[in-house]
Amino acid sequence: MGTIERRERDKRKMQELVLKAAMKLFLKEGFEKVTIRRIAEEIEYSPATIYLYFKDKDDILYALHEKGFEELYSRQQKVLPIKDPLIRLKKHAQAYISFALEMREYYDLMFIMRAPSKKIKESDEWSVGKRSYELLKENIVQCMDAGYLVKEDPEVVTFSFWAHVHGMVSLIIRERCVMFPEEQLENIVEGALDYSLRHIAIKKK
Amino acid sequence: MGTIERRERDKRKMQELVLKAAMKLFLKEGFEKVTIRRIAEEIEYSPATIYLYFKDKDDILYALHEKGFEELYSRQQKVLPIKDPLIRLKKHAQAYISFALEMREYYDLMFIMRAPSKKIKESDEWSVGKRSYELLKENIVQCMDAGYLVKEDPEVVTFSFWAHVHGMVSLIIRERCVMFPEEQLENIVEGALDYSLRHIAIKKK
Amino acid sequence: MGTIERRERDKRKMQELVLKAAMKLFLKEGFEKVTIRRIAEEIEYSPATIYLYFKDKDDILYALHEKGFEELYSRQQKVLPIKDPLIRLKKHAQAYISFALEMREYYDLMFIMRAPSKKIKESDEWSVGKRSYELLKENIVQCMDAGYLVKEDPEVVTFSFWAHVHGMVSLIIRERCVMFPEEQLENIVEGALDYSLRHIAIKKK
Amino acid sequence: MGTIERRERDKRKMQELVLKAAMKLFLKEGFEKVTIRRIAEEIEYSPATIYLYFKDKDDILYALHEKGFEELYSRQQKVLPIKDPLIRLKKHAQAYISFALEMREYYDLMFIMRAPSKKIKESDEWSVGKRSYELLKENIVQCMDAGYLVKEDPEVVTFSFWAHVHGMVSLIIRERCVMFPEEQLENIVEGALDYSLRHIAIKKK
DNA sequence: CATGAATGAGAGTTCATTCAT
DNA sequence: GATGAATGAACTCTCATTCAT
Repeated sequence: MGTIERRERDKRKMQELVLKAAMKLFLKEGFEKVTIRRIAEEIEYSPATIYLYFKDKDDILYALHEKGFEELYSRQQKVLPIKDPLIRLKKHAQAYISFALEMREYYDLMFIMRAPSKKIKESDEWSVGKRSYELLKENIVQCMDAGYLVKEDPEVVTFSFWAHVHGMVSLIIRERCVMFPEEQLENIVEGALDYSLRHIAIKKK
Repeated sequence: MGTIERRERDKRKMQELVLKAAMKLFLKEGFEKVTIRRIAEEIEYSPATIYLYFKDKDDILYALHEKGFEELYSRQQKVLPIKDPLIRLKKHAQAYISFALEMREYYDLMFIMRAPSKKIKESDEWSVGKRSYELLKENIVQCMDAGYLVKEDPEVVTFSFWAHVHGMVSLIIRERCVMFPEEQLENIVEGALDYSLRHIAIKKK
Repeated sequence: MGTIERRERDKRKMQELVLKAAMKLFLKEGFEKVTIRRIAEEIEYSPATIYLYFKDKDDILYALHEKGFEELYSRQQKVLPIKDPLIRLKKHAQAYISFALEMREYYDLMFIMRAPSKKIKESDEWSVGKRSYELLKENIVQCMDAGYLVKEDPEVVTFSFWAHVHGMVSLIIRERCVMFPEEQLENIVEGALDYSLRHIAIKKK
Repeated sequence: MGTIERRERDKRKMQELVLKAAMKLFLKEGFEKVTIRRIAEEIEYSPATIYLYFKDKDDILYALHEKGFEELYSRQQKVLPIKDPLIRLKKHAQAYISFALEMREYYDLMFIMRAPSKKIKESDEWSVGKRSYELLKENIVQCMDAGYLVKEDPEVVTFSFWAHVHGMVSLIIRERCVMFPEEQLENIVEGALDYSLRHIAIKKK
């Protein structure tokens, strides 16, 4: 019988609904305004109902967090087929930036927000985050191996590179770039990324 | 009569007192622990008294925010005397980083926190922030003029540079660097800054 | 047709199942942990199902209460064959004490708990409790008749005797004997019972 | 100035008010119904107000508990002047019984209720309870010394005696004496106490 | 017969804020 | 000018119970 499957699907749908509502509130009003009650209101259910689908508030945050890393990782994967490691590195960065700017609430939760969930903190959050970090590091090492980048401590270079893109997107997400007109922002980011890569990369003759 | 002036002075003193207490709590216990009651306790007045000097909690956060930028600006000033613009740029970055890591909660409020205060958002916050930004831009332009940096759109380069350091400190402040051991963090940041400057700067013969 | 009877039997079986589960929780985790949900989990049915066999939680408590008196009564029965009424009285008391200390939560529900159930209060609860009380009274009267106890108002003596044992076990159950080390408690109770009987009983020459 | 004193008095009055309301609810509806909200309603204040006078719910329970022991102890004191230890013992018991039956809610909280307060449990509750227990033990030892009671382990005798009176009053308080008409209860208790003392005491010629 | 889904009511607690004094 | 006293609104979470399926 398909009843069990249907139920499973319904359950997932409801969880999805809750997560979407939570994200909406996140985006619209900031973390502190994401309360069980408000989520409930948003989806027009009672607060108690939410506890049928999530153990507690932490569980919701954790689920969102995981979804975010899943999405990021899947976007990173799409870049892997590119052969040339330098081009790949650039696409890699662009994929990261698009993810951050398209799914701001997720990026916020994953990399900016003060960890609001015990579960996130306890679960070595990096079983899931490190995967993404390692992918970047590999890319950078390959660039070094291919002679595109000077060989230096890969940990330092990876961190530096990551910090650079993170810095850009997080300033935008948290609205600290009011000195630039909104519509130019993407260009500036693109320009900054270019600039950075151009100088880091070894000029081959 | 000097009574009005005295009153003015007294008022300022009290405001200062409140802000100092708020700052202390901010730095010591983090944003969430800054409550009106706690501030009141700290200065040994009643909560109600605080409302004689500040309209509401938002008002206090706004003032703190301004003080933060004051502090940052003053630290930037100390670097200005350095003649060589490239060395100055490095010191400039280091000053920024020290500020961020020494006064994390402040930095957080200024550059990371989702504006907890309507007033910050409304007031074009950058009358105060832009000053600091301009100082950095000037430094960079001077580096270009002196032939240390390739001449490119200074806006882009400044943003890029700023984003790089901001990225590093904000990842640290918001604890996203669990993959590095705590005690190595400062070295890695220093290394990354070095790395970045080394490659951006033109190698003079 | 026997269908009706079969249904009747099935119903009883299910009720029994619920009560057993409730009792288990009662004994293992105490009154507060007995929730409809937990009972349902225990018997691997849904909470809603329980309402097919019991009107409400009160109904369950009432039934448990009755079962408790059943158990006590059956333990009392086992003492009846003893011929000598004084020895029987002592065994009677010991049976009561064992019941109370072995099935503390039951005893609690029956004799200590502020009736958590309207039904217990409403139903003249003593149709079931009185049976046990009468058994004790009879035993005491027989002691008087046999010259073991001074003839006095049997109601008073019975109450006094009952109160004495009840006092001891209820102080223990509700943890008011912290001044005695746990492991000595049983000895002290035994001693107190002895002491009491020794003095109440007439010394025959 | 008397302002400080007045404030002190007002504060005490309010605490008293809260405690009285809590007791009223206790008596009327049982422990589970004593909630901060209900207390607030009872005294026509907001729930938050209560937290101005008591740290938390535990604090209220603890205060009540202490008051109860204070009262009991003070009643015990009044009996001390009686010279003859046996007469004193009887009066002692009567004082205990009166306290229990006149201030049932207090007695309940002190000796029957399942300790609902961490503070009570943690604070070795017996710094305050033991005082009363010791007074009884002394009385009993004096009876032994005076030849009124057989010399036996005073701990056992004291416990036995205490349990006896506790048993009687707790059966009454928790309404397990429905077999006796209300108005006879006091007589029966008196009778049982008499009976018990008469047999325990050594008949002097 | 059985239940998944849902909920209203209520628990303790905290906070920014107000206002009469 | 300062404050003690008070509160409304919110928070997370749990429970007994109902009802359409």
